Amino acid sequence: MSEHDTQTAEPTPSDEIHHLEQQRRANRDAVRALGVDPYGQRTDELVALADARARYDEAADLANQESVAARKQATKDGTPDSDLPPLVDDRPRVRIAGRVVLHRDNGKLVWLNLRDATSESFQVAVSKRDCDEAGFGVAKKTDLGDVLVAEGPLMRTKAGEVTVWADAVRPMSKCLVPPPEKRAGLSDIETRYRQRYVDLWATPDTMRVFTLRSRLVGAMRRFLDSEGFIEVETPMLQTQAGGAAARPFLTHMNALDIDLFLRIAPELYLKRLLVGGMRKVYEVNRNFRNEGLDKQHNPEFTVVELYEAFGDMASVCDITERLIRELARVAAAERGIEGLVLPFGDLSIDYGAPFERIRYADLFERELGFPMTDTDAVREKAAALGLKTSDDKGVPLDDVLIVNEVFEAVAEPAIDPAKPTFVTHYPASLSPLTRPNIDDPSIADRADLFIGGMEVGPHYTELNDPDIQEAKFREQLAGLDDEESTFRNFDADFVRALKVGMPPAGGMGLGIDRLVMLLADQRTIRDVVLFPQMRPEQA
RNA sequence: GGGGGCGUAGCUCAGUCGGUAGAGCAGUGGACUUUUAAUCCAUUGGUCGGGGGUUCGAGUCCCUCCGCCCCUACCA
Repeated sequence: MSEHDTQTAEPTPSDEIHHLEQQRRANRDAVRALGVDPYGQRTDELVALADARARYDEAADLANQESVAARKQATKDGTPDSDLPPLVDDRPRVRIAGRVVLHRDNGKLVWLNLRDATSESFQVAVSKRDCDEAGFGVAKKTDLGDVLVAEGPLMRTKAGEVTVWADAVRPMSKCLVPPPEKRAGLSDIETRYRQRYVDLWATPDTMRVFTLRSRLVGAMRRFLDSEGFIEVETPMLQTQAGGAAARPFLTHMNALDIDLFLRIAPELYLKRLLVGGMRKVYEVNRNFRNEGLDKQHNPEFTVVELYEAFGDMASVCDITERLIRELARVAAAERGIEGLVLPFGDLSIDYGAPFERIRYADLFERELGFPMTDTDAVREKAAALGLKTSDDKGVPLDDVLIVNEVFEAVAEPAIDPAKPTFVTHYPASLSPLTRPNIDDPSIADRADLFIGGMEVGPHYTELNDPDIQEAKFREQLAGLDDEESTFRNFDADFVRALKVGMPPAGGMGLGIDRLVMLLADQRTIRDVVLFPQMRPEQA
């Protein structure tokens, strides 16, 4: 074992190791035999592969080629070495790092292709003549998937490919696990989710999606900050799971010996901050809901929730529209798309045009052909569609709940998925915690944004009368079944906060995972969550 | 919860009517100093997801369990 080695491996029983891993261990030993530690050290001044390609200098490359040719010709003509014309080499040099994705060994010349997060493939040539001896040996013994650093001048090959003509190659890390097939890549969905560390390097699209996700979240923060919002962090561990109607996860805190819930929404804490005097606040963080998983639901999901004191539903709709347009701009730039029409599956969604706004009642009547106030027609339609008209215990649903069943079955799917659309003016009884419209108390000042057939997030004018809030809380609690009442109780402190006085406000929440799905053109939430929830593997 | 599909070499996949388990890539040995999925010669590699059954014989048929995917239902 090499004296350079700083990490000494525990011996592993070789009969338990797959023969392909054993072979890779043997190649690692061969590198050690060269006196090189296969697990390298800190390396400064690395250039990203995309930047390395941009640094190529055609004129310098040509000048170098001419001077090499001239010296070769002079040697052939018998010119003594001391009288040869000077070697001209102003080619830019780079030091690069990446995973080996292709390896072509031509004997005394080895071709490698490296990949990093900025480029799928960048070619490196390792020649016995021009590279140092250890580096050449490393290149010969490299396996696909190893992490290498290479250094040398940028040149263009006969075939026209910009290449680093290495004079040094150093191993940085060994890939002992055989990588996916070099061309087809990793296609097994389960492996992609379970071993995201492989998927990320082996599937360039995966790296692109998560890079884009990061850019979008960053752009969102910059946008909101520039609008005068401040970012806050409120409890994820809550003694009561409020702010939404969803089944929470339960945990226990030993120090205080109390049960705690993982939050289902930050809403009630953010509103407390408005009471405290923060005017514009937002939080980007995880919510947890103990419910089913499907293409649009992961048990933990990221939401931006935002409150604007002295605003209302319409003012936060306006913020959302400008925010999403800005994010579409970032996504378009990142994906190399001109304009603000972004593909999502078969759809082309136009983020540049003003978002549609339609009242709930108008959308209902437009799609059903009769007004939602025509309860006989509504019940008839619900029956015809085979919709639920009573609850689990057989108690008939209120008219408005049946209206909503019909609405969700017929009107909601009729929203043009290619046009971001706010549905506004919901029936008040559907949104008990929303402030009623000032002109018509049967209507709640709530707007839901739909894009690409998905519900992206609600917008509200917030209730700020503590007595009404308390009455609605109590009304809601009275209607709970046994299971729900175990995790939902009266939030007296929130009512106390409202008694201190919360300014009128608009609030909204956007599902960031769904937004990233739309802007990164991914059909399932699992493809925009790095480590989606999976059943544990058995040992 | 209900229905459907899938699971074969490290990876990507074939496998006919139930009759000795296959290919490409990767790997290994060899040749090669401008390759591009390099090429050429030789070659290793399998508990066919696990268990049980039917059969002279099971990757293939049946039962069961595990995992994943899709549809559907539930879900602020």
